[in-house]
Amino acid sequence: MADPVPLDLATLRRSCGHCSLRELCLPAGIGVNDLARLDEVVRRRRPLRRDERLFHHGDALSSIYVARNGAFKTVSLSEGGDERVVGFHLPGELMGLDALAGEGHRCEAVALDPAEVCEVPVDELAAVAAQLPGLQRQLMRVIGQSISLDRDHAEMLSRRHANERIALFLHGLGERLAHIGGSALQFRLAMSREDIASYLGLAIETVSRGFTRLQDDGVIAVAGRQVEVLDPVELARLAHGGEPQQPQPQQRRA
Amino acid sequence: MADPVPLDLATLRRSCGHCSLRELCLPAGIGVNDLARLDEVVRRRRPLRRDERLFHHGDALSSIYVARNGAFKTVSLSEGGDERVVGFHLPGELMGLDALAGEGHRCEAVALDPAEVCEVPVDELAAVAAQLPGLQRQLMRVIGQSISLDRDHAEMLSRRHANERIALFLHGLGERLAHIGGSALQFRLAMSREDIASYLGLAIETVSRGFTRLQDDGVIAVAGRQVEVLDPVELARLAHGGEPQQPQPQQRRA
DNA sequence: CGTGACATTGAAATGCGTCAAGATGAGTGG
DNA sequence: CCACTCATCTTGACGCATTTCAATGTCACG
Repeated sequence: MADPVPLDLATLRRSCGHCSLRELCLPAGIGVNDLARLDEVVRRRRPLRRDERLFHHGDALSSIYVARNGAFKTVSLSEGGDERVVGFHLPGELMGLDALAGEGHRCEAVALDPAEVCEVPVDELAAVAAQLPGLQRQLMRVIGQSISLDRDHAEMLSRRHANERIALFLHGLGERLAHIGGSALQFRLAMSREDIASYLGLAIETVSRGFTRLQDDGVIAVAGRQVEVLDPVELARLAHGGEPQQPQPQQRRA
Repeated sequence: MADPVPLDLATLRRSCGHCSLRELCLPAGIGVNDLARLDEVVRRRRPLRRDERLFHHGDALSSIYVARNGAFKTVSLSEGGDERVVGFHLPGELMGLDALAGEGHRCEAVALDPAEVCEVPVDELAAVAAQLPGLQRQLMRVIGQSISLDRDHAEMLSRRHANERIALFLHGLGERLAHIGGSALQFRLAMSREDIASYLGLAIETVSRGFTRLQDDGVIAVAGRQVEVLDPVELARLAHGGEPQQPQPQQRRA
């Protein structure tokens, strides 16, 4: 495909039909003809820089957004002016759904890395979805997945012990990365310890100690934001409420 | 109820157009003609007894449900077999949306009181919504509201202090009751302390102490499940992270 | 080589969970 | 009407996990 016109090529490559996320995102299960209809509605926004905001608290709902590259966090602003992380969003995951209630956005979406998003105007999406049953169904599915992620978050937060929350966080993040074609066992955290602490409802020091503890127990190897899962089985066990394995202090001989 | 033609009258009274929730629920903003289309889809289930379940964990998605009378809780079952309350549902609020992701229901809905629900088969709802833009829009709104409630729950759980969570819980519950025409200042809790504790990620004793503390501080009067908010301003302050007012130990005679 | 943001580690204070006992209230049967 | 029981709720005392405060360490970048 040596296309002489670079713009066309770029547009083509960025269409839903050629997107690596097409099986996970809105296009999933839609025929090629209908795909063109969807493509007309989706706007590819220019890349965002780190810390750039996709929408702000109080903004009226105009579009929903799908992370395409990079990672995002959504934060809600409490009265004190401090931010509280309510979600992390990997490629293929939706942002902005809280505004569907009609009161405007209740949170802000912030790029954690250089990132790209697809912007989907809700009115146009609704109009197209009404005509394409496949799209309507898939829209409901991705909304349901977003709700599921919120539930996972709530489940994390209702765990009493800090170490369980942390294990669950790492475990869940690994699974989400695997789902989009990454490795569940080796990845880089896009978010700071502070973001993680806020997301988990813990003090930042507690998160740090939790990571250290997991490393000492031989479950993970962590260096800054780089994480490697050494014992996925044990991590899953901890994430689901199991007690730490005392008998196995790997490579820790007194 | 010595009604000569019970079925017809009952059916009429129970139609969406005559429901007291019509301005909050799916019918909101829909014309009378279109309303009939919606009515054909909605099934009114027989009343549920206390502790009766609306759907079970793992059930495939067939319908979503709207609380009509009474109150519900949704619980997720952890590995240990113990339940964790993930939400409370008042009249007009949706249940079952977590199954939209396509993996079946992740939780169970349980009636806290004698209750009634409307059952809406999702396939039929989708078909009708595709034809009625007003319904489609309103469907998105109520889904958005459901997501907002999940966010409120997560916000509660991420509060560090037990008293903040409790204050936020009572404050939010009052607002929701006011929204459906009840009193925000005087109400009866449909759920047990145990349910509240599970919902807030606290021990039951901590919830009890929190209630007592709020009563001692003159913010509420609580007797079993009956709650009266004496100082709504202070309750709101506490809910939003304010420190307890020391200088005002109301009616505290040694 | 500084400087500042971010992360880790230590020591101390405390708020919450746990265990245990007591109180309350609803339902039942004498 | 009272005595009994069971479920639910409240209260107290204690230990411990987590927060808080403070110091140190690490890395990127000017």
